[in-house]
Amino acid sequence: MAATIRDVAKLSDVSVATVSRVINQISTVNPETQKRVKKAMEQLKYEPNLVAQGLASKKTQTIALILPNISNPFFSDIVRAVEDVAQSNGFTVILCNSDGLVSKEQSYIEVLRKKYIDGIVFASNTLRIEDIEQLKKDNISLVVLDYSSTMESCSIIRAKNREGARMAVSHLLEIGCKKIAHIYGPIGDQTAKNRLEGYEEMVHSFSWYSPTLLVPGHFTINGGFEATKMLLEKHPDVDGIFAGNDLMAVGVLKALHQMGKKIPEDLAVCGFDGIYLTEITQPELTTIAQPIYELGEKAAKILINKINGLLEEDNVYELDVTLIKRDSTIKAH
Amino acid sequence: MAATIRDVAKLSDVSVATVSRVINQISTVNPETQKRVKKAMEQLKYEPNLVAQGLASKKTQTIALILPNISNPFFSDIVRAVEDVAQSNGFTVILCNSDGLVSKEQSYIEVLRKKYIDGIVFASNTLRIEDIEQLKKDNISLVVLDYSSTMESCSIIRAKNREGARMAVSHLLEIGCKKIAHIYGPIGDQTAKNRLEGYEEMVHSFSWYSPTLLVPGHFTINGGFEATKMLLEKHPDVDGIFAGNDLMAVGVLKALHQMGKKIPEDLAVCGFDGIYLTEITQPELTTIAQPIYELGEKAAKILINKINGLLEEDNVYELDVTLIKRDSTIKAH
DNA sequence: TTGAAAGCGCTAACAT
DNA sequence: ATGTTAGCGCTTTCAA
Repeated sequence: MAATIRDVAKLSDVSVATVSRVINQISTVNPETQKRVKKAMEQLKYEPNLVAQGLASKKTQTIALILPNISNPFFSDIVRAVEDVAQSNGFTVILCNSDGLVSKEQSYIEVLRKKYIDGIVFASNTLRIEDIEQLKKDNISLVVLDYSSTMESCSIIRAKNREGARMAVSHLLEIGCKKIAHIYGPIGDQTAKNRLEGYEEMVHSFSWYSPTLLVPGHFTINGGFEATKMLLEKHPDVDGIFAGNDLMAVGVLKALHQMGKKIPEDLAVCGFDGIYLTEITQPELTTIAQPIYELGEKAAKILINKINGLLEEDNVYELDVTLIKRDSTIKAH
Repeated sequence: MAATIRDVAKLSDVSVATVSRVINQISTVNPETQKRVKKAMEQLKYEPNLVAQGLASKKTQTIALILPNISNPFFSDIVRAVEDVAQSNGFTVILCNSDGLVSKEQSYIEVLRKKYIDGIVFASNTLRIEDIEQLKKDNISLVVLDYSSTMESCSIIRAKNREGARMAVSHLLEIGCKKIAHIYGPIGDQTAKNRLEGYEEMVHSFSWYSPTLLVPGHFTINGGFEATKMLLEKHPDVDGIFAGNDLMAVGVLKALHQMGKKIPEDLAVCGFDGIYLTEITQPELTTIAQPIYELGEKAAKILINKINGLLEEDNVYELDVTLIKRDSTIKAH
């Protein structure tokens, strides 16, 4: 069987306590002794048992990432970032798909707690105050991603959604759109709400504005597709659509194709997120790009700092978004 | 602090062994006693500590999924499937991006072993025999996904790649293509190789066939893009392209658009995988669809069965693929 | 600087 | 059917 700390202790003729000290790089060990112990560890091919370490120390070098659905390309980039940061800091990440269901989240949090997980990156918008309190009590660190409530007592990372929405609309206006509609995400989703608000702020004073220019699209391709059909029936003269996310913008494109509309001549389209899908549509999609990888990266880094006790106050970080102009709003040539 | 097994034992006036028995549903417990224990557990809000269980039993109810890159939509569907199955069987999944690097895989496997992980779904094609042996020795179950070597002593799940390739070519021939090229994936990748072989089997006897109709595309969008440019320079009369995966097929489409080719009139395109991207391109992509979710599902189920000791011989499972005809090969109307 | 020893919370012989 | 007890492999006071 694999060597244990005791074997190492015996071979190097010190106590297990000392071996433990060199494992954990506690500085009070005599260099000579340390050398001996290290040699013994090599000889025995000793590797510390992380489960035992976890039980004794209540730290497992494991974090969890809870998100609605990994199949959404936005989230798979987030996962990649979180995993990269975790990996390079010696952490391992457990993935949890919540489907946006509180019940699923609940049961995940429960088992994560039982597993002595060190922290959670929460990228779903159904987090409840009770959960936060409970996690705090269990000494599980928490960082929330892409969430907009003014929640105290935990760090939040998100992009500038409202500002991004304004940028989108202002771009559409610049290129000459005379009547701009918005397809918005799920009500109850703060991110969707903020983007909608940004849109409204930009357009409410125009004479052409009407609340019926707002259509729900559920943040899905199909939602965007249906919304577009509905919208153009009511407002055949719309010449610009700002979709609350890229997935819906793809749906918009599909619907417009089917209706024989020319993009951007008849109608210009702008999405939000900056997922790579926007580069494979025809025409390519103009979008407000979030720094997706950086969002995940920052979340993971802050979480790990918290776990490691490097003081990090609870803060709200809002990352900048950028307008990426593509053929769905202006012909390059 | 949270209640321990000892607290429960005390409150219900039994030994910890008995409490352990009811936790683990060992049948030899008197119903009366059981009731008492359960009541005590509720009263104390007792929850078994999974880390302690893990240390004592060497089972952690955790599996790992090693894949090249979660950002690839094929893999995010796989992840979703594996996670679903794991979740509903009380397992938790650790995600590992290997980027196809043996070194990364190596270091992952090492920490997974130290964490007493129960099993691994391996969806990367760099697995080495030594690793398999080592894992077996550590009593870590293994299931390999989408891998084609005739590796003994572990279960393999994959789709019928060669057959799928033949279906693709045969479809292109049926619709009247007179000269069909193939863009293939990374050499060294067995999956890519099998698809290439399927193509060759179908075309080698045609008079128009030439090995220069084979172009590498690295399984990436950009690779497919570049390959197409190169291909059409050499063979301007190609009228059908079978891309080894959908990502490359997307690249093909982009290149053809840029060159002003009409699809499918001038050139028909067929991909492989059946990821949802194929539905958002213009035109939508004909593809050989793998049952992606089922692949992941099956892998996870088999792995968990192995872990739970339900005998499951090491087998190779080849799932069927299906041709999905779309506008990139035939106009619907 | 090092060691002894008491846990961490659970499982699993073995005994009764 | 239930209890006793020795671990699982490590961390961490406390003492020396």
